Amino acid sequence: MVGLLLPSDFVGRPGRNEAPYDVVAATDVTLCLFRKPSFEALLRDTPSVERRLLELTLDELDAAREWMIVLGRKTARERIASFLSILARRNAVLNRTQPHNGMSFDLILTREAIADYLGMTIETVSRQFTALRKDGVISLEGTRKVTVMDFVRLMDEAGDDSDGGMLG
Amino acid sequence: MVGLLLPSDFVGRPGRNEAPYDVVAATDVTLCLFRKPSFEALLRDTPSVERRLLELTLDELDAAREWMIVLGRKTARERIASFLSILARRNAVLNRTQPHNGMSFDLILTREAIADYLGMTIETVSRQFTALRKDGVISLEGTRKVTVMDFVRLMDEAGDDSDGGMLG
DNA sequence: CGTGCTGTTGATCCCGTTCAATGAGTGTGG
DNA sequence: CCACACTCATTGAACGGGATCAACAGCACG
Repeated sequence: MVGLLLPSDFVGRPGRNEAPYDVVAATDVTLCLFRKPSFEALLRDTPSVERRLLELTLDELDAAREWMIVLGRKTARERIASFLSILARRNAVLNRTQPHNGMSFDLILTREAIADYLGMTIETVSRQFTALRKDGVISLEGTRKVTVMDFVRLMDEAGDDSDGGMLG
Repeated sequence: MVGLLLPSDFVGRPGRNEAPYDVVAATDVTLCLFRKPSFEALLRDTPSVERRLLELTLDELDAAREWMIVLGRKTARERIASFLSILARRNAVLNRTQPHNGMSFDLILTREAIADYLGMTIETVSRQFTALRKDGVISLEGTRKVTVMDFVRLMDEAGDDSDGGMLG
């Protein structure tokens, strides 16, 4: 598992007929479908659209590189915290609000999918959720609904070093 | 560290003035420099160039996703083997040959940079090099020159599962 | 020489995996 | 309605791979 698509994301690859990955729906979805030939014609005829697509792709590349840091450097707890704070921020954007204490959202993914995405096992995922709950950072209703009790703390736990670690 | 640029790679981001990462030269380099305004004008006026840049970016995105699998799922030995086989293949391309037993190339990076790139410590990097040498997969001259003794074996050690692991 | 930097090797520790049991929720058939 | 099976999640115990701490080797430099 190499990515998580959320509402408004684009999927597909103009100029190539095979994709290196499958795309699997985790929930019911509504897709806006463009037929390949006409979409590619649109790109050819409308440079501004092509430029926008290049922008989006570059943003995705930035996001992918962010994620490399998560996968390469972070502990289990930091990964879960990173994952949750991404969902929280994304969710806030969709609701046109700011992330705030007490906000809650659904998890969409099973523990197995989360584990796969974060590069760890379902047991560790489960343990870290429990640990964050016990520490009062989040609370859990059932197995899929998360409430953020302390957003600042959650960001903190995600451990996005502001300094590169190179200085004394 | 989120990427490794090799000869012929493109660096920079049209349409944005700040880059989220620094680019550091590990060796002497020759750069082909485009001034931003004129390059962006070129993109505007020459859709085929813009299309090509989109292609390159999409390829980079694929590569970044490949790398997520390395960082999320592979053991120390597999990471080193993956790293070496990428360098070996890339090197073969530059020399217009196929990867073959006995081929050798320079490592460019210090142990520290390798460790950072692969998401592990310099000690583990060092141990895995030693282990691969003792197992006859590679041989080492000094600290920077690698000879591939058994390329098939090296690919094997990289552990790129051909099946997704989902079937019985 | 000594000093600094890079890399190797050894010993120990700890986080996350692995293996295993149990719980909780859901759908199926008697 | 309950027993059963099945899936998903939690929890516990033990193990092991890689990190951490530490000593040392090779090499370039003043």
